This record gives sequence, C-alpha cells and structure tokens, in this order.
Amino acid sequence: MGRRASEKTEPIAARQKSVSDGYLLENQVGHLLRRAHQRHTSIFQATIDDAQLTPLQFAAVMKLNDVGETSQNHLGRLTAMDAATMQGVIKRLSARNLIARRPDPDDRRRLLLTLTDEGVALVDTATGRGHRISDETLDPLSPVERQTFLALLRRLTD
Amino acid sequence: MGRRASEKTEPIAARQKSVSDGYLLENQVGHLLRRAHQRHTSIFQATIDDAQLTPLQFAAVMKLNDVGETSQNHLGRLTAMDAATMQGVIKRLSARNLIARRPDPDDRRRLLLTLTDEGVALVDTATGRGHRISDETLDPLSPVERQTFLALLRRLTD
DNA sequence: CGACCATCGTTCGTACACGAACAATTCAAG
DNA sequence: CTTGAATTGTTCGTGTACGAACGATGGTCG
Repeated sequence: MGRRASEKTEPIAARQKSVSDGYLLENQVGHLLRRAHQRHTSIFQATIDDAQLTPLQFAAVMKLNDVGETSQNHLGRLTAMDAATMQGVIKRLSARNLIARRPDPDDRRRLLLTLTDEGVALVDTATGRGHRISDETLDPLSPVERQTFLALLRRLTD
Repeated sequence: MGRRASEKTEPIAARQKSVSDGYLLENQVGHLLRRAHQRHTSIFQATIDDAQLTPLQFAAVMKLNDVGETSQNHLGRLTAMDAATMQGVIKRLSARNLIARRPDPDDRRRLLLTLTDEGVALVDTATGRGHRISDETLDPLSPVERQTFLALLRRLTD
C-alpha cells in the first residue's frame, strides 16, 4: 500500500484531488450507456456470425427490408444515421453486393436503394440472430425488468 | 401473411419483404442504447462549454483526478477504454497540457499520468457541468424512474 | 420568370472503437 | 539463471460518428 513514498519538492500526488469529490464516473448515465452499448456490440459480433457485417450495416439492411425502396437520406433518418455516416455504410453494403443503388427518375438528387437477392437472403438468415442478440443483451434482466427497462430507455431517445 | 407469393418474372418492388416480419429495429435494445447514447453525447457537447473536450477525454480527466497518478493502461481499464483508444485520448489531452506523462522508474514499460495544474482547474470548473449533463440526460424520467433505470442499466454493463 | 431557400448526396477533418501485430520489459516456472 | 508467458504502450487498418462546406437539384414566392 505505501506505494507512493515521500517526495520533498512539491508532492505530485497531493496536487491531484480537487473539489470534484462527489462526481463518480461509474454512476453517470453517459458512462453506463456507453458501457452497455459496448457490451451489446460485443454480443453482436459474437452472434451475427459474419465478420464483415457491423451493427449499423445490419440495421440499414433490416430497415430497408422493412420499408422497401427508399432514398439514402431517408433510410438514414429511419436508422438514426448521419448523412455522412450513411454514405460510408451504404458504400460498404453496396461493395458487398447486398444493396443496389439507382438514381430516382423523379428527383435527380436522390439515390434509391434496394436489397439485392443476396441482401434478402442475408435478412432471412440474420433475423433470427438479431433476436438472439437482443435477448442475450437483456439476459441479466428478468422478463418484467426487460419491459420496464425498454420502456424507460425508449423515453431517453428523443 | 401470404407475402411470399409466386414470382415468375420477379418484380423489383415485390422482391423486398422477406421472412423477417417480426423484427422491428425500433424495438431492439441495441438500437435504443445507441440512440440514447447519441442524445447524451449531444447534451454533453451543448453543456460542457469546451468545444475541444469530448466525453472520453472528460471521463479520463475526471477519473485521473479520482485515483491519482496511474499508468495509461490502468486508467484505460477504469474508464472502459481500449489501449489503442486510450493512446489517442491521452495524446490529445497531453497536447492540450491537461495531463503530464512520465516514465515509471519501477517499471520501464509504464507511463505514469498526472493532471497538470491546468487539468485540475478544468476538473474544478467542469464537475458541475458534468452533473448537469447527467441530470439533463435523465430529464424525461421522474426521480423514482431514474433510480430504477440506472439500477437496471448498471446490470447490463458486465 | 427569377431569386431564394431547402434538400440530396458527397467530401474533408477530427475523434472514438477495437482487433491485430509488434518491441520492450517484467514475471513465473523450472 | 534461463526460457517462456504475460503486460505495457504503440502502430495499423477498418468502421462508426458528426460538424462543416460543397455542387447539383428541387420547390416556393414575388
């Protein structure tokens, strides 16, 4: 325990503590949200069984399957992704031939996105895994607690 | 749901929906965690009043103030940061002269970190804002709900 | 019609996030 | 004491995140 011995000239260790007593990182929502999200990402990677597919890419594919052909920005809004972020996600999905892009004939600014056959196939095999990922993430909670947690969490989501 | 009908000539729009019915992105924990974290980050930026300071940098500074001089990897563990991520965070804090680094005389692999005077000053002024950030993030919930939420969230944190 | 303004997608720059590989060092086993 | 495993910090590569600025297009209003 006596790790830090004496240091005559200006004890470095003593300068540390300031008036911040009372702020504990471990108790802050932001930190806990970040850690819970980290854990979820880790579960995702272990369960999705597709080293290339990331949570955001999965979300984009699932949502696109849900709503059908849409523009890039619109899909971004539906999945809570920045337009700049969306750009990269779609580029990678398109490179893997999971998503096809074509210009909107009615609005030449837009790019319309669709799932390819390969994309649809991926949705079919990955949907089950998606449910398992959500289950495992909530595993520490009882069924009732899960409902409570999700209801509260949803309200912290704008 | 007779969604999957026969399709000889495969119409593009009809190719969309697959057997994924039942997976709604909006109801998945991972998505909700991500959105809640996004909202928190946004509140952080608006409240911290220091354009350069990020949530991770703030966490590192606060924790270092808490525990006193430590090695880089150890502080990383305390703040749930990867060693590689820590590297960048410390480099930037050190460039802003908020943190000082010195080699550990007892273990030449380690770098010992301390807050500079400037770092301590920042802790003093930022602690209050940190509390306000947590408060505002939890604002949609009542006091009782906050306790419930935090208790459940903590259990999803490994 | 023409000026104005919003929207779409893109690019740039900065900052997490983390797996992987690496050299230097320390520690543990034999 | 020496071989081998573990730890520390670094670098590289890929993928989010997002503010900011941009050109092209579209809609609105006088």
